[in-house]
Amino acid sequence: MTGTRPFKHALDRLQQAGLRPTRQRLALARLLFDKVDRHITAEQLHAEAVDAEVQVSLATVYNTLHQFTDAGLLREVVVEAGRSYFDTNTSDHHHFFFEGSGNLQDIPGESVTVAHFPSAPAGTRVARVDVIIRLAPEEA
Amino acid sequence: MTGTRPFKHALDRLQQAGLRPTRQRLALARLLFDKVDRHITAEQLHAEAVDAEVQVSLATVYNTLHQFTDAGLLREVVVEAGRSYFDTNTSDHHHFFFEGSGNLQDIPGESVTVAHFPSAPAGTRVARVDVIIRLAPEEA
DNA sequence: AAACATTTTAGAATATTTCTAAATTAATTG
DNA sequence: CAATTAATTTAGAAATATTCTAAAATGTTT
Repeated sequence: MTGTRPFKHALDRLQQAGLRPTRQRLALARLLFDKVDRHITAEQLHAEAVDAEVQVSLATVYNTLHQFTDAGLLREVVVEAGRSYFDTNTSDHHHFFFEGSGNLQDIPGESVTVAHFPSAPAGTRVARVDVIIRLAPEEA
Repeated sequence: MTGTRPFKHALDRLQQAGLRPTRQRLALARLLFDKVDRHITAEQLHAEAVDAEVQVSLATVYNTLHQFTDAGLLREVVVEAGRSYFDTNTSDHHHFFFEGSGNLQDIPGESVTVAHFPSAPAGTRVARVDVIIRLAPEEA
């Protein structure tokens, strides 16, 4: 069975974000962060929670994902119309997107160089630079 | 008033794509291509058509946008969850995305260099490289 | 013009996300 | 530790964007 140790980790994250450690948030934080980096949708996370017998509504999953994103614990990745992925890797990096399967894969920030793009228009600042390398199945 | 000349242009595009020049497709092609490059949603294009007294349903606008995209006349740009933009500029280029207003602006392909990214995983080929520079309003 | 294939259409269906107001839970206070 | 207050969770409704369906209309070919 799953030990209790990982609670510490999840709890730290919540405190770092200034979010009350409620039962739902703790459980979701554990599902999200006690594993290797991942890209997950709200529906998927909700299914995982139900699977782990964590009682949480889909609305709370959405709320929590957005709170975590605002707090910088997650990053929202948009690659397909009508579906948001939440990335537990918040470091500077980019993505491969497999158009066939809809899967995402991280590319470390150092592996891609985006050089000399125009400076941000007046009144704006660059919030982020997203590089998405879209992959299609190889032709025969 | 609008002349009849532009029909030629739109018609050429349809033929080039192997699409029957129906009334709706012609009208939409004119709205899309007889102007400077643009980024438009299905709803927006439908509104423009209604405005121009072109009788066309929203379903047809969606069908047509996808047919044009498949034919390479348009390019779909996904930057926000739950909303697709269609870009009449199909040449190699990238985008500024203004998070405040939701506006898109082209960046010529030559203005950005994406250097030495990992090669495509086995069995895949790079369909496209999207660079999205997300802009936030400047802080005070 | 008749026959056939393609396209268009309205409206229903689906999918994802957000909203709402009531119920619950966590934190604070006495 | 009970009472009070504030934050959170919830189910379900609502909103939003898109796709589907099957019938009607249109375009093409013969």
